[in-house]
Amino acid sequence: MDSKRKLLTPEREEIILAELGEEAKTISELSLKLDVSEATVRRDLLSLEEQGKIKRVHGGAVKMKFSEHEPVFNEKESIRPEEKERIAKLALGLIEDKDTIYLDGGSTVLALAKILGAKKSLTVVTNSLMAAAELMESGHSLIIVGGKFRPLSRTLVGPLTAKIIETLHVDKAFLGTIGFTIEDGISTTDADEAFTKELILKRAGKAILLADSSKLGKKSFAVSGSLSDIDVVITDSSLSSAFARELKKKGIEVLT
Amino acid sequence: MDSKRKLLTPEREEIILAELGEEAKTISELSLKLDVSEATVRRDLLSLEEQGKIKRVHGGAVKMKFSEHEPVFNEKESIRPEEKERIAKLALGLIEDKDTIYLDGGSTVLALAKILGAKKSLTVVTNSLMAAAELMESGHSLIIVGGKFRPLSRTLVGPLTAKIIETLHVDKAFLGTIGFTIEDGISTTDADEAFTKELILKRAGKAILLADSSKLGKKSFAVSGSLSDIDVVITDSSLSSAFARELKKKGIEVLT
DNA sequence: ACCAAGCTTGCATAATATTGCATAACATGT
DNA sequence: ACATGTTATGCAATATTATGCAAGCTTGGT
Repeated sequence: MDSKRKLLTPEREEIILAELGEEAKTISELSLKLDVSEATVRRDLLSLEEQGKIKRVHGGAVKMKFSEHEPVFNEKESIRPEEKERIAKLALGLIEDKDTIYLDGGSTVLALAKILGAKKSLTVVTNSLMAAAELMESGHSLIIVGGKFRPLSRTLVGPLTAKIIETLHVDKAFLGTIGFTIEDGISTTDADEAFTKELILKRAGKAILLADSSKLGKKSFAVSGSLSDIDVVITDSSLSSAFARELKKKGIEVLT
Repeated sequence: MDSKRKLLTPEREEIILAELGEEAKTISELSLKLDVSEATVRRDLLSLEEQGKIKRVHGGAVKMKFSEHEPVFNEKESIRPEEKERIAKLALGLIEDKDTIYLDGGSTVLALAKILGAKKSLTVVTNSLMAAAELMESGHSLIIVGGKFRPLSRTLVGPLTAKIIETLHVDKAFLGTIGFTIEDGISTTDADEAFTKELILKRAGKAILLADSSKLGKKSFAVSGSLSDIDVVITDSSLSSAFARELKKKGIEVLT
C-alpha cells in the first residue's frame, strides 16, 4: 500500500475523500495512511473543509452529508449549478465558526446554505424559506425573518420584515440579486424584495454580494441601497476586468 | 462490535440514532455499546436534542416523532390521520372567504392547511413552516411570523415572534396543543412555543383549538393563557361528555 | 416522605488543535 | 548553475476541547 513516492497535495486530498466516503477517520489514521505528519493532515482537512467537502470534528473528520432530506420546498433547476457552487465555496471561506450571518434568497445564496454544514455553531438569519428548509437540521441556530411570502422567490419580504431585522445585527450578510450595476448597485424585480434587502444592508457588519457574471451590468426595476453599502462581491471568472477595476476603485473587494 | 479504536463524536451520534430507531435506550445501555462513560453519552444526547433529532427522557432517550428523514408530506406517522382530517374539516366550516386566519403548528392544524384550497382569498398568518410549505402555491396571501426556528415542531417561536404578531389582527386563530385541561387550558413542552401561542390568543378575534381527544385532560410543561381565551374546541367523538359539559359551562363551544 | 436512580455541575486530566517558526522542496529569473 | 523568493512540511510550545469522575441536586416510584 505504501508507495515510496511522495504524494502531492491534491493526491492526498483525493485519498482522504475516498477514505471518508466509507466512514469517519481520525487524524492519526490518515496520517499513517498518507505517510505525512498529523500537522499536514490537518492542513489538508482544513482546505477540504473550506471547499465544503468535509466537516472536521474533534479527532478527525467526516464527509459532508448531502442531507438528501425531503424537499420541503421543491427546488427548481438552477441554471449554472457549478458556477454557483464555486461562488458559494468562496463565500464559505469568509465565514467563521460562531458567526451570525444573514442569507438572502436566490439560488446562489442557496448553494451556500447547502454547504454551511462545514461550519460550527453559526446563527443563521434568513428570509428565504428554501435556505431555511436546507438548514432545518443543520444544528445551527436558525432565525427566520417574518413577513409577506413572495411565491416567486420563496422569500419573506416587505415592511413586516423590518420588525425583526431592525432588532438584529449580523456579522455578515450574503445577498443575491437580479441585476448589479456600478451606478445603481443591486436591483430586483420586486419593490418589497428591494425594501428587505435594503434593511439588511443597514444591519450587517459586512455585506457580501453573490452574483454570477450574468448579473453584472444588468439593471432591474427596484433598487436596494447603493453601491457603497456593499463590501465584497463574489462572482465567477468571466467578470470583465474593467468592471472589476471600477469596483475596486470604489473600495469593494472582488473575489472570483 | 469491534471496539478497535476510539469513535469520533459524529460516529457515536450516528450509532445512537440508529439504536434509537428501534426503541428507546437507557444511558447505561448506550454507554456500554459505545464504550464511553455515561457522562459522555449524556453530552451526546444533549447535542442531539439541540438538533431536534431525539428527545431525552429520564433514564435515556427516544427518537423524535417528527424525525428528519420522514417525508413531510407523507406525514402519515401522525397517530390518527382520519380523526385529524375530520377535525380539520369541521374547522374548515368555520372559515369564510376573505378571512384572515392564523395557523399554529402541529399535525392537526397541518391537516387543515391541506384543505384550505377550498376557500378563496384568505390571508393566512402562520408560524408553522409545514403549513407554509403546504400553502405556498395555494394562491392565498401568506404571511409568516418570524422568530427562532424550533426543529422539533418546525415552528417559529420565542420573543421575536412578538414583533410581527403584535402588529397584526386575525379573525380566527387555529391552534394545536400537546395537552389541554380544564384548570390550565392549553400547555406545551416548550416555553417559547407557549409564549407564541399566548401572543396569538391575544390578537385573535376567535380562538379555535384543534385537539384530538388524546390531548384532553393531559397536561404538559408550559401553559399558554387560560381556558377563557379559547372560544371553540374542535375534537373527535370520543370526548367524554363530562369534559364537554365543563367546557360548555365555561362558555366554550364544542364541536365533534 | 423516603429512597434509589438519574441528572447536572465543576473540575482535573488527557487528547487534540492551533500557532509560530525552522527547514526542506520547489519554482523562477538571471 | 546559481541565487532568491515562495510554498509545503514537520516540529514544538501553547491553547482549546473532550472526557471521566465525583459531589450535590432532581426526578420518579413506592
